[in-house]
Amino acid sequence: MQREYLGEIYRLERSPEGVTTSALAERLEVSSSAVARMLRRLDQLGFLTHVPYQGVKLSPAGEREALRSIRRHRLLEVFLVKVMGFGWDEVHEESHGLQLTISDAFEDRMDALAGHPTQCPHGDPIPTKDGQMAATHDTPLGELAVGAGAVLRRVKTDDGEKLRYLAELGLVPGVPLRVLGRAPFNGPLRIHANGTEHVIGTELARSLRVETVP
Amino acid sequence: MQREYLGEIYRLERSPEGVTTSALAERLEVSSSAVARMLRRLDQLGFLTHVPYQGVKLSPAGEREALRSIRRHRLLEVFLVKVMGFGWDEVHEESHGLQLTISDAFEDRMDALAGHPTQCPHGDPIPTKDGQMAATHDTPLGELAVGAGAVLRRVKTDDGEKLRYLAELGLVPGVPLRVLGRAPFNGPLRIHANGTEHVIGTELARSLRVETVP
DNA sequence: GCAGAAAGTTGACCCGGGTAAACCTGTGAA
DNA sequence: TTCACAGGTTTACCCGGGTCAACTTTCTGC
Repeated sequence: MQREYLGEIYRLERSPEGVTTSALAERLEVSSSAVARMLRRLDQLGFLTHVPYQGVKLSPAGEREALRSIRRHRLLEVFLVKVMGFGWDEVHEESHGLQLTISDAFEDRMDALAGHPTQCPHGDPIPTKDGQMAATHDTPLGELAVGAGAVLRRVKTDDGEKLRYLAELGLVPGVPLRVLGRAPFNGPLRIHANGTEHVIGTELARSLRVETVP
Repeated sequence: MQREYLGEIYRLERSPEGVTTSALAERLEVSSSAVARMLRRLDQLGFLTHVPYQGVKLSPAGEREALRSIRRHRLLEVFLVKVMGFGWDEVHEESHGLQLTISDAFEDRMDALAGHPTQCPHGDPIPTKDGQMAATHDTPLGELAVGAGAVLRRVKTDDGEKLRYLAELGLVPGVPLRVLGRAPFNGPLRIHANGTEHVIGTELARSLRVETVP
């Protein structure tokens, strides 16, 4: 339970959103009062420092637990997709509960059955067992110059609708694409991928991160 | 949570042990005070009738929920053995936690991936989705006449030691065997199975149930 | 038939949910 | 510069389900 909070705090610390009570509450699908109280406990336990109304900072112990939680969560997602046959739009929710009850042995079996994956279905890196997480070198799709080629690396959303739509278009991590054009005033992007042209609205574009190819 | 209690009550109702607070506490790995309180709640909710210090009787609603719990539990055990590669001695514990958090969709996937099994790894029948459980027609190994042939049907123990030992001997559900002899005064049995002779002590024999072959 | 043991129940407390209400704090207007 | 207020944050109190300790009831062996 606590570990799941720590994992989410870790992710928010590295996101533009920042670690706020309400962001945590939303991600964990829990009331913000539950979050506030848990923050106090995690502080007392030495996993983080929490200054009420100000902010949160993970301690080294907190980061260690966070990475364990993230590994578990992402392994579960890969396992659910590759072994159990779930869609990548369903796994976030499904992992949420399972994360709480699987044993370390179960985690290891999942890892093996999924072929020791290094990335989750959405392209995020999976921390190693000893807590090392590969750095990511991708940029938002929106920053790509017109004409530039790139490879889709990560899809940063938990929204099932968006994920189903992207899967339909074949826009999944690893797919090469090229920017054909961009409408003015932050308008939609036209991109080429999988042999077709697609129009991507700004909202959708924000959740796509790419790595440029030389 | 409640459903898990109901499942265990159902099983105890059909076992010589009977439904006692302490038996439930042991099976569910929970204190007996937790059981006592839960029995009161389940009574209030109409899943059973509980007369303090006397006993427990499941209501029809209680049985329905119990069968759902048992199906889930046994499907999990098969899934863990056949798909995840766990030993049959490990799955009871592993299922215990997982049972609480898997979704109905997960249950259906397990069912499919395990090939729609009708029995758990220990030979117990798996209730169907609409709550029908096949009857069992097996008898204790100890009641078999010397010289009689039979097929091992169920292994009724959760003890990992015993299960590992039995697996070593190849004594798993479905294996044919023959009683070669029995030492007097409830002494150990000599049986023939898998091309070898084995000596089975009374304690072990008590957890083996067989179906005689004509 | 009764004393002591064993089994069952209740009570006080902890953890982690929820809602409602009180509490900061940063901002825009006077 | 100050003040009011809106929104995010925290507290207060309830619930379910866990523990341990104390108490009651039932069983058992003499």
